[in-house]
Amino acid sequence: MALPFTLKELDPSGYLVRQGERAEFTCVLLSGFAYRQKIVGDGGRQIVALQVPGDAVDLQNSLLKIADHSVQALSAITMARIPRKALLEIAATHPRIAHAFWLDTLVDGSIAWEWIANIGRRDALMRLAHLLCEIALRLEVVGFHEGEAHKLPMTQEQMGDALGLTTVHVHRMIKQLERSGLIVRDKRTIAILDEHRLREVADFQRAYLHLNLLDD
Amino acid sequence: MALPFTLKELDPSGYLVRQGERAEFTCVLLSGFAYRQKIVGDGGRQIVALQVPGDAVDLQNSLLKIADHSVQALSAITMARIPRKALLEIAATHPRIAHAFWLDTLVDGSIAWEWIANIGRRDALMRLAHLLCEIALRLEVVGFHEGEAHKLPMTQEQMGDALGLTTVHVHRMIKQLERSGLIVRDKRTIAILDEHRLREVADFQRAYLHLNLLDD
DNA sequence: CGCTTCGTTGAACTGGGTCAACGCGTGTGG
DNA sequence: CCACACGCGTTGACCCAGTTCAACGAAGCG
Repeated sequence: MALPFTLKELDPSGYLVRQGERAEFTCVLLSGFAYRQKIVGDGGRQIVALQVPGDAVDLQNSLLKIADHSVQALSAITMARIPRKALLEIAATHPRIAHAFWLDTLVDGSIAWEWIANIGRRDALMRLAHLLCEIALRLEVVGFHEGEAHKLPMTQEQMGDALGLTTVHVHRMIKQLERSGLIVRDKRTIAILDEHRLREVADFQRAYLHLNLLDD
Repeated sequence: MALPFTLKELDPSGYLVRQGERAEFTCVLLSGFAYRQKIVGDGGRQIVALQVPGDAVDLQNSLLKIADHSVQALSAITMARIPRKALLEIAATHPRIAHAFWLDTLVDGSIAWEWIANIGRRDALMRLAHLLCEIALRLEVVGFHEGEAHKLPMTQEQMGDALGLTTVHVHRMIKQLERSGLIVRDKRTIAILDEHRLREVADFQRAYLHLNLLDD
């Protein structure tokens, strides 16, 4: 809290970081959701990470000179922007804070590795189930209580881009999960009915989220 | 160099870190190659990262209590094992070293995100070409000169597990690259003939490797 | 109240997987 | 020193999960 910051709001699909820009600020998400995406040569889009409230979304790019990907708002968001310099300064003078930044980055990496395994080696149904499990758990951790842990405003297209699938196929998998009684849908929100069975379908092991870091 | 360490050698497919174990040491690869892998529910394997000489292979797991994946030797390797405690100690007392560890972790994460995009949104030919480009460049950076930058002893099965493909299809793609004159093979090694065209095929942009960190 | 964005659905298609067999080199034990 | 086994590469035929294309529907918004 001692750091200087400015508050900023953003509409859905507004840019927190734009690919190719030099990031002068690190953003901390206060409310709302965001995603990181990469555009590949043929115009295809891949979402490589999701950010929930409390995440520091640009420890990454602010250290690495030029951003090699973009971060966009998924919903309307509010964020605190901290000058890159102040952040590096405090990391350099407060080892425990530096350690915390490092851990945060480490967990992001661990999640990315799980996503690689998810996309590379699981079929569409498992992938989708896995994503839903991850989202639900991460939202719970940051204080959404269980029942509403599914209000992440993602379109089927965005889910597809996160899972390496097409919209059409995401839709079919959603319906299949629904038919199996694992989820229910209401308009554009998904709620998990049977978290235990969903995790079995998804082959979901929560270890990779490293939620137990605090009790170290 | 002031840190205490013990040297250790390992044969191909020996474990540097075993999933589920508590890592008491961080390893620095001195020679040889290694890979990180995850096993998914149905027994499938996904290689989520490659490590080349000079890499600190377990900054990750040594901070995060229990390893959520394994690291295995790809070739015969030698490594220095540094006690976890000594490493954290030096990070806590030397901000510039802590900063370097953080950066190293950040780059690992950046590479993982590129892999997600590669597996999620590129077809088999591009994926393979991309992997070859990354390997060649990373090996060059750590001092293998260009001609021999391809002696990574990976089997086609391992490439498949890194790319989310099967052995059979990796083989077909290798042959296709060969027919196009982009690579040549001699027994079990691959050499890049036309790096420029290969990068075009691969949609390879080196930014994600963040090789320019040193000139900051 | 029309436009736009997203969801829904079916039919046809294909990239990559599966299966199964064979080939080649290397190491090993008799 | 040879026979055999084992690991890896190679190849073809067939198959299927997921894509593509195309059309329509439903909700939100200005």
